[in-house]
Amino acid sequence: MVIVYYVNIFIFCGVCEGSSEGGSSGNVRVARGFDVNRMVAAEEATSSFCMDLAKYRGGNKRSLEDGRNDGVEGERGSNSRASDDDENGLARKKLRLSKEQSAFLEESFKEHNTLNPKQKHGLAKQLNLRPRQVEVWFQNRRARTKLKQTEVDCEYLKKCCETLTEENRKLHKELQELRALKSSTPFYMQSPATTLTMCPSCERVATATPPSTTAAKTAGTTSTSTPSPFPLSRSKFFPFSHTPTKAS
DNA sequence: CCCAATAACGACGTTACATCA
DNA sequence: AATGATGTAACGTCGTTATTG
Repeated sequence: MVIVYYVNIFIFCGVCEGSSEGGSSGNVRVARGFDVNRMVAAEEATSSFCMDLAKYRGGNKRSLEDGRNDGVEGERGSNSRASDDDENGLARKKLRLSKEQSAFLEESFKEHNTLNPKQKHGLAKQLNLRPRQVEVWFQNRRARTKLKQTEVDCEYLKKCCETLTEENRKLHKELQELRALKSSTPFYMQSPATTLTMCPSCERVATATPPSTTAAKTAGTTSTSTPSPFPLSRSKFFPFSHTPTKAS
């Protein structure tokens, strides 16, 4: 029942497309204001039939999607399409991709997150979408991936920051204890000044001592027990790569 | 080889709409 | 039923790259 209605709409669209504009180049505005909206408005559940239907429609495959801009070399023209809609007074409407369509696109995104024209057209044909829709979907999908990665990175940096803050707090405390110890011990028992080093960050005398000395060990500040953040390489704190390589 | 014009494409930001709580 | 939040399809713009004359 539903399917029949859907098919009828498709046929109607095809006729409309062919008669009104009479060509593949000029029919964009008619078709775009049309396709999904009518379908969705007519009955929203039909979109999930899109793909399955395409299998069965056989010879009458040329939907309103096909033959708009695809198949033509310069199918870029997203801007002109938009303006065409506007000129026509038809506000853009949103298609909700069916689960099957989304899953299919998702699968192919896993394989390659960019598309060459052939892949784009192939996908569009398989999913009964316009190549432009496939292109847009991949653009948005890449954006989502990046956003998610950014969130993950942000979370990781936050954790790093917390760790460093805690480390810093411990070191300060340690320094205070050492200072207290130093002032409380007699002068002749104090370590030689050469065993004290300067912290490059806070520019204070820290407790870092040469490995051979025992001063740090007595204070419990071996480099293995409480590693200082200073000598850590950047790669340890930023193991992820932020530089997306542009696929050529 | 160099250069300007052009097309194609991706990233990014934004808008508009659908859906859900 | 109304509404704000959220997700996402679609769009506009800009920068980059390849091609062509």
